[in-house]
Amino acid sequence: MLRDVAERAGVSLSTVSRVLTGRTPVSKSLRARVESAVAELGYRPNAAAQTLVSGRRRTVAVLARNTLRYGYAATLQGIEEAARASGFVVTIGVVESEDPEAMKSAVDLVLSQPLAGAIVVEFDALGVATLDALPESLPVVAAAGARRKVGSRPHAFLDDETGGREATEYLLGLGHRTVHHVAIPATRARSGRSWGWRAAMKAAGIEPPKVIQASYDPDSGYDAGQRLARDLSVTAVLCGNDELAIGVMRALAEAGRRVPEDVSVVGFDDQPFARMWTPPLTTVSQDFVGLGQRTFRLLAEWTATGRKPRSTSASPRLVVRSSTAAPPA
Amino acid sequence: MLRDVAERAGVSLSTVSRVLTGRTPVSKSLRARVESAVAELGYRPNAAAQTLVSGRRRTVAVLARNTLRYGYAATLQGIEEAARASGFVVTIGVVESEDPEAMKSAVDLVLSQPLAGAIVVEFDALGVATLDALPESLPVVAAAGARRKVGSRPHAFLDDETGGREATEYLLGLGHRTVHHVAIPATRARSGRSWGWRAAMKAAGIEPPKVIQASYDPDSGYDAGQRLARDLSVTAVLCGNDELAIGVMRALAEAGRRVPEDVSVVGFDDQPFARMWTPPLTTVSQDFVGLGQRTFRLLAEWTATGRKPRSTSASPRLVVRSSTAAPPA
DNA sequence: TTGTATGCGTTATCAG
DNA sequence: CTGATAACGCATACAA
Repeated sequence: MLRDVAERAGVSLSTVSRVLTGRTPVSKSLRARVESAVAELGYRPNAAAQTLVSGRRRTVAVLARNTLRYGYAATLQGIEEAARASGFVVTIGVVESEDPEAMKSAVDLVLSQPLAGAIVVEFDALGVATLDALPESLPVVAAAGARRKVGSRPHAFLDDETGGREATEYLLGLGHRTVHHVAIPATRARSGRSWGWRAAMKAAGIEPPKVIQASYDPDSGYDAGQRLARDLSVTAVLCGNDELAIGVMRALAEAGRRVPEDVSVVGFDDQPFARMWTPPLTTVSQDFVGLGQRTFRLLAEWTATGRKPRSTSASPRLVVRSSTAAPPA
Repeated sequence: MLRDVAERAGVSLSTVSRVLTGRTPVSKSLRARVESAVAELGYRPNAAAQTLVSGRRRTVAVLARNTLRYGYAATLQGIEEAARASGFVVTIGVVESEDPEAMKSAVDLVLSQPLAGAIVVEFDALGVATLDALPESLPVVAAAGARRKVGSRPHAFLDDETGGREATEYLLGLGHRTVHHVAIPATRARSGRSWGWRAAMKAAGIEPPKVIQASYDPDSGYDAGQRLARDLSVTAVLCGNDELAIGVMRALAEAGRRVPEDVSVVGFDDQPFARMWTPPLTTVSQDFVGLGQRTFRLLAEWTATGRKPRSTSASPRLVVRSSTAAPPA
């Protein structure tokens, strides 16, 4: 293919390669001839050949448990934006199962390509396991929800422990005697939003009530909401994400408990629809797109300099809307 | 790398290649030796080299305007699932701008890899343009919202024109004199959900009121809802998607118009949260994940048989919940 | 059944 | 500055 261009331009094959790569100087006249030949033929370099000979890799893999849920999808978008801006292509590999065999085959599939590096979306326990399944030889960074120990792989994170703490403190500051918590599955013990909630409760000298474990989906929040509705001592609920919060609110509404008059509800993530909810949802806003961009930059820095970059952090922000109020008298 | 395995197993390079590809018979004993050598060395074939020499491609590109919004993200998930099951990797290329230069560079970036084919998510006008920007030499299929003319590229579609028609007929059947429509940007003139709404209105002998053009987001639905709330003759609204519907409902609620007592609202897509809305949203359910799977299979069939497959269709389904009722007396 | 040799499309090294 | 030419890692046609 390169040869066709060379023939058409009447130059050698290496001259064409030079004007294309642009590293070595080429005379103006030859450059022009080559460029027009390229345009006329609609020539596109064969990336497989380029990678094979130069070792240059322009693909990064994103390993995630999911690509549809808001946090995951938004992070992926951020990664893709940043990658595209730097001339990188992103491939996705969904890891669905904790089963070592299944995980290995999913990981092997994306690793079978020539990769510049990989990004793991570590929003859940499966992400942690995925990270451990990746070879040390590959540059790997993680987009994480919570702070990690040092010494491991570089990661960009959202400090959702702080988010959980601030939301709880806000609720307590409103006068609630206690705050109940409906939790998404934990990424890791002793970290994350649930841990922040617990820390705030302890700091206020309140024994945290039993956590209601849920999944990520509205239905699961609905179930939790039904249990919560039966207990009239519940006046404030912190939910692990916005989907859970809307399920909780629906169950509360059906049980005749008003939000926020009887019960205050706080979500997590600030999905686009949260502000449109009835009532508009108080929630902890997290910049997932920004997280994705930061994560990619971490990887880009690593591959460019050859040195492991330092992890970066960003803080979520409590957005107060109308689903929270002082407890009933 | 293959050579290392060959040395370790004490066989020739081609024998290793043969047991790995599995097409040519190899004696049991040698096969065993090679396999253990592969395992010990943790050998992974270099996909760039494989592709270069064999022309075999295991990557499909997904070109889409967006990867975050529900319909797009769910379609992408379906594609990825199906691709992974078939041993294909998917790379994503977001096409953000209609500007020919920008589009070309986005397309060129993903096309610079060795691709088995490409899938265009044609849910908007940008998708149509992207489809046109792709070379004829590459197998390309589309995941589309609406029926397309024959003769073009194969596509899997969701018949949202029928969905729009049925939703409108349902509203009319409830006794509403007319149905207003808040539209998402059109993919193409004379097709899609908006066109279905128009067709149902005409069929019922009703002059369709002026369409309220919106974008995809709740905010835009909110603006539309404010306009609609001022017009007391409005009793039924069909929205181009669920986000728009929730914006419309919020504006209606703030204006003191009750749903469904005063105004009926119908959404489109049936996002996970639609059933949890206050009131639960009547909407047209679309199987985006299934669409993605079907689209990938179209492409897989094409690359396997070498023959262009025939387009496939699926029908959306109206899900009646509590945001619709007969008009006020 | 196994080994040897060739070439896939590029980049990079080496002379000119 | 420009042109031959040697890899890159692998699959396969051909020879043994």
